[in-house]
Amino acid sequence: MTVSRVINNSGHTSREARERVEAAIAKLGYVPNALARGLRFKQTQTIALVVTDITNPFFTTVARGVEDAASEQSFSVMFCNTDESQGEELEYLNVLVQKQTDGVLLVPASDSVESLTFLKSQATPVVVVDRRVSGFQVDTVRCDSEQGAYLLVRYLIELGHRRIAALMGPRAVSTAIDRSAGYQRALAEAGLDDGQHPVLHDSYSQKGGYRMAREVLSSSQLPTALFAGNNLIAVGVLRALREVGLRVPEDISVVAFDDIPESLVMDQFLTVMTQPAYEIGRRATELLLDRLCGEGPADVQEIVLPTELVVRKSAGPPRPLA
Amino acid sequence: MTVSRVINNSGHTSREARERVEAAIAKLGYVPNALARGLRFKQTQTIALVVTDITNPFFTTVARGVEDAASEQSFSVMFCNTDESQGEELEYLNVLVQKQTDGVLLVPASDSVESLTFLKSQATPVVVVDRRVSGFQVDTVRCDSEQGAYLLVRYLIELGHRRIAALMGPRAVSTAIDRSAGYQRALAEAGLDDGQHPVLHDSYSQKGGYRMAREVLSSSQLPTALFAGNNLIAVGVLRALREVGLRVPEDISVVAFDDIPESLVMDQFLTVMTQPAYEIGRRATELLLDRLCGEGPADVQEIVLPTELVVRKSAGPPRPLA
DNA sequence: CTGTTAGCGCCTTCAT
DNA sequence: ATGAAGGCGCTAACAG
Repeated sequence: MTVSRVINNSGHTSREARERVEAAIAKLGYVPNALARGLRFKQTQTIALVVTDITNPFFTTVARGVEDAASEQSFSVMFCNTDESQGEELEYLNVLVQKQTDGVLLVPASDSVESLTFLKSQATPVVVVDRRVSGFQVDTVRCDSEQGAYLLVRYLIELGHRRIAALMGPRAVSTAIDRSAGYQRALAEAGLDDGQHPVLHDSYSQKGGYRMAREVLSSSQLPTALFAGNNLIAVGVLRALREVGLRVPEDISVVAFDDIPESLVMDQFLTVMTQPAYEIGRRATELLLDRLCGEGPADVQEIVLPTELVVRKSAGPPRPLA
Repeated sequence: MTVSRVINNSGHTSREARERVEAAIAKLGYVPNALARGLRFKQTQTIALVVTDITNPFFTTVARGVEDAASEQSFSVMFCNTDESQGEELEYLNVLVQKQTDGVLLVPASDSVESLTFLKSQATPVVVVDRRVSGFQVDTVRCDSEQGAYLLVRYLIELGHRRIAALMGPRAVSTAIDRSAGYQRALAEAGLDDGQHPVLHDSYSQKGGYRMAREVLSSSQLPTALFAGNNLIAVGVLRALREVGLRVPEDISVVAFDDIPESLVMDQFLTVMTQPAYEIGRRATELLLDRLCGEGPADVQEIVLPTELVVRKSAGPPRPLA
């Protein structure tokens, strides 16, 4: 029809016809069907963000960056929560492929290659966000967890701490692995790697942090500082410490990866290694959309954004032994 | 084709044919095209959640409830941030209609009827979430902001406060209107409505709260208590108070609508009127999906969920005059 | 400048 | 039990 030409401003149409069509469109409230269009073009102008839990403010902020960058280029975003489950992740990816999602931003639930091979087999572009996947060449946007943790723990060591516990996220998740590695490196460099330093793993949640803190506190030899694997863990840790009556930083120091958004907390108390969450979302989306247009660099990109040490009040020199 | 029958388990197929098809599917990694299916059935199994800002933990939690309820019934969810802009809202709704979204969960940016009439003209089911829209019969899931505010302010009055400032969200937003009304009712009931009580409006954000608090603090006659219109406002308020050196609750009391998720904050300090955010998302989604199946009650539903007063540490008796 | 044809991938209907 | 036809709404390519 001439209608199509009018709507897309393509080809030539007489003024008279164009006006008649526009009038009809207005009168009928006609809205073009993007499904049919997508069917023809094999392009839906939709991408997906698959995260483990949108409730974590880090991912919320990433999501906001994604949404902003996507809508700038007229893309819509679908959100999926996997709850760190590889099974859920695969199920979502399947649905997304069925729905002809143009591309996926994936925070992988585990270090498995399965999801990525599936997407590859379906020719669906992916950008991996926040985490690494070993044994697979994919575009990735993340921070350097190893280096960040290293610097954070070195900061503790410089304050004088000699016994530091690491309260990390799930053992299978790359960020937890890398942060542990950075922690170990800092210890080793200071000649403190006696194999006695407690490294615990639990979920990236307030509850996980609470449980790990309680466990560390029940051990015979208390550390003078705790390194929390992320923001939620830190909150659980602080709660446990308060329950036991330990003051921070007087009795024990605490540092963490990931900040808590300043809009949510009245006193910025925690000393942290922040990641530019919004920027991560933005950059990942821009890279993905570049890929969709066939633009962008030819080779696989591994974009590593800088972290930043933000010194606040939760860490100080170790308490002198009584 | 027979293929379709196999995939949908419909009609009769011989075992032999079925097996041959299944083998081919596995070998080719075939995934059915939901676009084409949607085109035929006029059903995409996708709904949308349009909020003002996913970064606000209240909406994040709502979103989580939505996602969980939707995926239970095999629906996917698209997310859109309007930033309280009616224009953005309409633009998103247009895109959503184009994409044949089956239904919309809408947190209206303003009290305008425009978005709802548009959706109605397109026969797209909506459930309004969190806010009211006047002059339009729509399914709604929200809390009673008026009553919640009334109880919260009454609590302050019972503590002995006689001069209470209200630091509210945008003047055009129903929750801000209702919370102001509840505040006024509590004052009136206590015979305190002398028209002198400060009621300010700004954005539902930490910055807005900060600005309003600074303004109130610069007035000649200080209130003894502040009522913050939501959680983010409360954070800004507390920050402003701290800056000025006022202690809470010793020097001044603060209460707020909306909690901050306990996973994010180490000391639950703020006395608040909480809303069951997750439940709001869940119920709204269930209602919407019922509508889509043609189930559910015939008449327009207005589901009002209970709020709960959570007394913590940020409010106490007014400070005796020096 | 405008209309026709054809096909994107699916499924309902009807025939075989 | 299976295949063929046709149409959901759209547009590229080709008539007219």
